[in-house]
Amino acid sequence: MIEIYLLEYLHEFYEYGTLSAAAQHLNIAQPSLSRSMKKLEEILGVSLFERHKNRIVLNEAGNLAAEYARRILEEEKEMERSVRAFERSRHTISVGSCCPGPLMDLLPKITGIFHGMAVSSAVDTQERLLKGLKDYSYTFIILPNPVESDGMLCRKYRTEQLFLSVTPFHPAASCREVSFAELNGQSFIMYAHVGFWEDIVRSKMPDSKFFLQEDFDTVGELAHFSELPHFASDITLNVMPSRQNGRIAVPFSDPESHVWYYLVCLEQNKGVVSSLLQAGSHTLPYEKATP
Amino acid sequence: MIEIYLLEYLHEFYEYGTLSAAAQHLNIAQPSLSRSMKKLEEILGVSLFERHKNRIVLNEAGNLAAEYARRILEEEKEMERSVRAFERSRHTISVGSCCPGPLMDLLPKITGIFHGMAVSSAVDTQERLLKGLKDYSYTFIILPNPVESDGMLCRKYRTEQLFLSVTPFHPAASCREVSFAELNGQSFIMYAHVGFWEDIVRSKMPDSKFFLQEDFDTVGELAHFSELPHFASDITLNVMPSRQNGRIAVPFSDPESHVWYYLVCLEQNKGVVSSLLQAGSHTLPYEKATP
DNA sequence: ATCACTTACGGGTGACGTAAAAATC
DNA sequence: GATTTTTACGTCACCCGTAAGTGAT
Repeated sequence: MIEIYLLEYLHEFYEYGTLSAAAQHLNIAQPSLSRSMKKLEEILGVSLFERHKNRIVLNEAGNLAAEYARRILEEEKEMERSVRAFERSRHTISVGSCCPGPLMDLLPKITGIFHGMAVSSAVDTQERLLKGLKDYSYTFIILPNPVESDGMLCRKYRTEQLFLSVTPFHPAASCREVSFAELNGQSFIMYAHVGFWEDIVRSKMPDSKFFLQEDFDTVGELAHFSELPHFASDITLNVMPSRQNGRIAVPFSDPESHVWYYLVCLEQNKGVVSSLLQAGSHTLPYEKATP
Repeated sequence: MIEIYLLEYLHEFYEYGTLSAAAQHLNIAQPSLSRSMKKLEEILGVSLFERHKNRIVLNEAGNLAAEYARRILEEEKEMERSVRAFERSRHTISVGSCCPGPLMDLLPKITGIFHGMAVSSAVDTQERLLKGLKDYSYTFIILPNPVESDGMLCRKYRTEQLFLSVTPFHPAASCREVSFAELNGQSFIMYAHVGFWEDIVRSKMPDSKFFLQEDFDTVGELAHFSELPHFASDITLNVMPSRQNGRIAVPFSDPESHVWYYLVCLEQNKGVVSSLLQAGSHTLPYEKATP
């Protein structure tokens, strides 16, 4: 049987082209690598290299073997990752979301219901959320659309309505609602990690410029010192009303600005999602303050 | 990094349920296996077993790990097989066919053209032929239908016409042709390894009984001492006319009894197939002997 | 002279087997 | 008492590093 370290060495040689370079990266001596490659050939009973006096290169069989080595190493990394993630999932509730909004009212609920469990959350793309769900990286995930798949449970959770947040001097401040189309071309301050919302506003306002802020609090501070509009939602307006700081929130009228969120989990974690859905009302729809 | 032997041990434990049984099958001492499983847990940082005083069983994480181990071991076996097959393909022309007929005139051609190369052949199902082609087990394969696939080359080769072989006393002996329908229900002697032909005759004559003969020569001998009909084709009738031995060959009229064969190879082996197609005429259509 | 690979040699880690103990059936 | 797992201990394989040698750039 071929041990993993031999495959690792082969892969490294494939990547670096010379034994000495590969040996350096592997933190082993070069003769050791030379010997290991011979051993690999001996086990397979197939020569994998063309050996010149001063040079050694993979032949066709060698390239084939290296390709398999890569796949097997990948699979083994996946095994380590997955088994550790599974173990972690027994102590941690890990939430993956398509955007930060629904996390704002879910995370406090989770810590309230599941005492003693660690809670972690991340915003990611739908594709990676689903992958992470399947390999136990996430206990459940939040998507802006339902999914149907074997072994998965999908439950409607709540809505979110996008708002524009502007100073009282902005033309939109007096509007009952605004549309993406009429704002297209304007510049906005935007939190960098808003997930799928970024795709939506970029596609609906392709001519606009967005000043992305890595830090969430920076968005509020920067807004305080500028006339630039930024985005809010019924969730953020409820959870952190102070953020408005004299600004006016105007809802968008486009259908894309109003989304339903769905909680998705594997069958085996259905208990977690059920508890959360039974945990009572979510933040209420935001009512525009009447001065 | 987790070495393969640990995965192998885990897999064996998964299969046999106890350390001692697994150790026996692995030809190692049982304490050694006990230690290795501990080591595996330590590397992963995850406990994989529920340990009772006198019993040790996989927990959930352990079953997950065992599943991954199985896949990785499978992949590694596949690597060994494939690399060795690739090496072999450099010294051997290996032909896979859906049935024996086309091999009868191809194999002599191959040995004629490719001096010094070993030649091997096998009859297999279409699915396994295609798999074997992709993993270098076969230099090329022979199918009763064309295939389209990236990286593959498919060329029309020749036809084969199925015949019924009967004694002069059989009612069909005087017919110009016969159909599956009119023979349905009769018994036949048949070579056991005729590939897809078996599927055809069984589906067209579902009420018939077929006495399968493992050995090819036995078919002829048995026919000599019995009145039972068997099968022939224009190829076999040409290549081994002695096999007829006083029998009459009557062609089938059904369209299924007449097939076109296609040679399929990977792009890289197109030279072999080209040479064979240029190698001149195949065996001629069989002409019924006129007494 | 430097670089890249191979061969030769000695050392240490670690995987193995044996033996014995503990616990269950 | 038979079976199964764990612990303890000594051994040996084998993988590693260092040093030296060869050939190419």
